[in-house]
Amino acid sequence: MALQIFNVLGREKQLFQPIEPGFVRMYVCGLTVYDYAHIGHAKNYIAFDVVVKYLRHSGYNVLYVQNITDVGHLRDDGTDPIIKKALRAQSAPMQIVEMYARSFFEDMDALGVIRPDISPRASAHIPEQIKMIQTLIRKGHAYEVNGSVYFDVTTDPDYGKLSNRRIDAQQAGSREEIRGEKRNPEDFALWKNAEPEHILRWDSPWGEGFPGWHIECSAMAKKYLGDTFDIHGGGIDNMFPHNESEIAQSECANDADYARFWMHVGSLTVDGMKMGKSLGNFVTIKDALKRYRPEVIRMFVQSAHYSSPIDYSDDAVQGVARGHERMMNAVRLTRRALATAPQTDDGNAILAAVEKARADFTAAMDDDFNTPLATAALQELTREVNALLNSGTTVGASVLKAIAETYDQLGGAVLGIIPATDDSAAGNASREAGLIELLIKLRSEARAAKNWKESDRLRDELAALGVILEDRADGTVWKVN
RNA sequence: GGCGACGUAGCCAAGUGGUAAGGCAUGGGUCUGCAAAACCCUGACCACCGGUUCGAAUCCGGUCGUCGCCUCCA
Repeated sequence: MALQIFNVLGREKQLFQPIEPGFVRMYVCGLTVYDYAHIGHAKNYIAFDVVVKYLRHSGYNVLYVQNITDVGHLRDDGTDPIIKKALRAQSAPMQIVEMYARSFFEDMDALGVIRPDISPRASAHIPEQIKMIQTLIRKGHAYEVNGSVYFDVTTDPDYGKLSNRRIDAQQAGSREEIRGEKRNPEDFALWKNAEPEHILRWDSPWGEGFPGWHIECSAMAKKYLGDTFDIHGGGIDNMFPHNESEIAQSECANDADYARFWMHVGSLTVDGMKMGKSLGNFVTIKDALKRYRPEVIRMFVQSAHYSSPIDYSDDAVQGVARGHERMMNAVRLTRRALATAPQTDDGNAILAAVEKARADFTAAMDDDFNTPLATAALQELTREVNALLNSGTTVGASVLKAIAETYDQLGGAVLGIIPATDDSAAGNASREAGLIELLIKLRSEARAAKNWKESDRLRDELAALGVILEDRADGTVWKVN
């Protein structure tokens, strides 16, 4: 079975085939860097991280571009949040941009989100944007008024094809207060004349100003991916007006299709409500990472399909954490057993389950990146693996290797929910591990002498330090929590 | 008002025509010095009404409810 992707453009699942065989060009709208990234951003970028990783796992070469918006993304009151923050902090706008851009990458690194191949900044691509705007003016799709340039939506009969929002002819040119200096209320800015207090400004053929938010993505996507590319992603809240306007600008300027597949990620709410500073339910990625390990956060946001909304709550994440722990126990058992396993294929009956898990996983991911179903395949495998490795029977190295590789490749490299190494993995020669092993040995001696008081004390005190012991038939194992 | 999404067991959630995956929680069991872990068993006829069909959670119409966007937002 081949990869199917739900294309928002057309609202149907379509067979995915890149323009150039084997090579995927992909653009995802990046963050506007004026504050710390929150778990809603985490959901979005983890989703595309998995898309990129699965495409690569499937053999595609992927060129992944994700921009950084550092200018032009105005709020509804017309202010630029970056400038606002800079004035408050008495620093330069680009200091603010740098600080939060770095923070964003730190967060993504911590979450195991692979960095894009190119992270272009809007402010570094002003010439490209100006050029594109000039093309739009020349072709009659844009007009200049008082140093600002607007896109005339009535010149693009396709405007609205992504969001299904068609321009209402009745509305066009109606009320002066909505329209302002624009020809139509729906027209959007390509370039804005800078008021004196607007400190982020550049020279342009229309005077000093700054670019509109939408043109940035169009210009950067064109520069790095060409006029037409394979996948464009973003949060569903960007569908209108941002993505719709990108399409209009690019297709009118380039006389070519823009992105062939559009993917939108569902929003994340916190305790049933939209995240907001004023609501006091704003959860940054840094906050979440203090509470949960990154793999758990990843598994949580992948517990629903990427296009669905999801609600973040401690109860929900905790439930996922328990399931994750069960899977990790199986992974640890496998890795530990592998270190001392005989070179046989004992226990190879489980290979059928391994193969089934791999097939189910692939089928699920091929069906529009169905991560909940793909995860279920690994969980079913986990049940089999736990049953086998707790049964006391000998399992050969080749069998254990097949299991370990399945976890590493599918759960690790693709979903990012299984770390490549674990503190308690066999072969860890660190001093801390050695000390823990020593204490376990002392406790084992106490247990052999049926000195339960002493053995329980050692276990309890280790637990207080975050080291959890489990007594198994073949010895005591440990893990950190 | 316009555009769109959703409503599946206590909770999360997959499933778009053929008698409901998976996870968490609950209860019972096995194992264990105890604990922990693990495994086994344990649960829903899919918001409601009507229609299409041999057959629908799945298609169509309607009702109720929740949410997103339309204005900055991933």
